[in-house]
Amino acid sequence: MRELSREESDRRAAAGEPFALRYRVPRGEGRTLRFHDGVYGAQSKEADDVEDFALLRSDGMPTYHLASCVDDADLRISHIIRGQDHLTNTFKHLLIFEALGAQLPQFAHLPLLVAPDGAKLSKRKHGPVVSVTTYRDAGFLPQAFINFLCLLGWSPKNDRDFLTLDEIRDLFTLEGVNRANAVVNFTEDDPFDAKAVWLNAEHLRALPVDELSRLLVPFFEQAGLHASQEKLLAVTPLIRERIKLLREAVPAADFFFVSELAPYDPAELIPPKKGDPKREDLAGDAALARRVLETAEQVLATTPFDHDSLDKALREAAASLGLKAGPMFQPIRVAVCGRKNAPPLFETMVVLGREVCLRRIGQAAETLERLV
RNA sequence: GGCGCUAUCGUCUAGGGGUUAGGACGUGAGAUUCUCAAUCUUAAAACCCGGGUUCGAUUCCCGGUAGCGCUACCA
Repeated sequence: MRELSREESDRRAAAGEPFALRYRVPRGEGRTLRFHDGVYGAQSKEADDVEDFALLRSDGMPTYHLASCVDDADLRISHIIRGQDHLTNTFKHLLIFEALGAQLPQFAHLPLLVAPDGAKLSKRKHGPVVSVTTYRDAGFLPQAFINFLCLLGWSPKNDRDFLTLDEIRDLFTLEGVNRANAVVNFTEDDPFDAKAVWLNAEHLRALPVDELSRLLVPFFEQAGLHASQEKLLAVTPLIRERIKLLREAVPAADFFFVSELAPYDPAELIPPKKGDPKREDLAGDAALARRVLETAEQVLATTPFDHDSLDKALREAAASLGLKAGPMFQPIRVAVCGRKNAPPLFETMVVLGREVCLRRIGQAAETLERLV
């Protein structure tokens, strides 16, 4: 109903008929709309191919197109940088800026981030993936996540991936931005792109220890563990290489901060025999583990509690038992940490302190006694 | 349907008329090691298809195909 007469239009409006206000796009004039996009280069579209778009809804509210252009014109925005899904909308915006008599800003459109199935990322379908709080709560560093995002659709072209904010600022150009959509890799069970996680680990390790330990505080608090700043400072270097996300520090280091170790499988105290690790006689090995722990108790009671002394004393003890380091250290590690995988033993024991180590080893030895 | 944008390893990308098509993540193997990590070495892995242009195209051009976007009184 493009050609309603003025009278007819006024009459209907006066009669209370609802109407939307549209932009009357010039037709049949052979006009070509053009602009230069900072990323996509020269863009053009025939005005005849642009539909008469709404400016005001029937309730009088402006549409996005009108509101954003008026706002941008009002604020004298110099650059409009947004998602590529607005690339074709830009022709409408050109018309609005023109009608406003406003100076045209620079436009640049960025490729879209899409899901592994190619669909554009949306709040509705990919809630947690598009929410920054998801990344913050998991313990992504802002600079790491920005680093990751910048690499989606842009490259420093120097074979480097780990970039600081300053480096990105120096190297980034709109012209260097890719024009194809980029896939963010995530799955049902893993919402994080592996490269984002890797970059986060890199940035984590680039942080000074005291800064990293400060960042860790809230994660321990949230887990209900009381981690003093001082102790956390000592623990941080031990877990720094072992975590990729800040929140992983809690499961990696909780045993430093609990008074009683969570129950663990006593079988882990027993070092595996070479050959068949499962089916050897447990009792014999349990006895061996007990001997290791008892020896360790004696050694630890008298050895100065620093890394080198512990290292030397425990290795000597191993030799005297005719054991290699592996089978010697496993029972101690499990007794002290409550798990098989943990930071290096001597550093760990130093942080825990003699008293705690002896108590935990004693408990483990008792457990084994009952087992045998 | 119309209009627009895009197309290199699984993913992010570099490159560009003649290359062993490079890097990174991830994956496999090995080294190191008190476990786990970290680290190092190493392997597998890509130019969408068809026509041109050219001595020669993955690269340039055209077409196709596919994907995405816009086509709302959503933003």
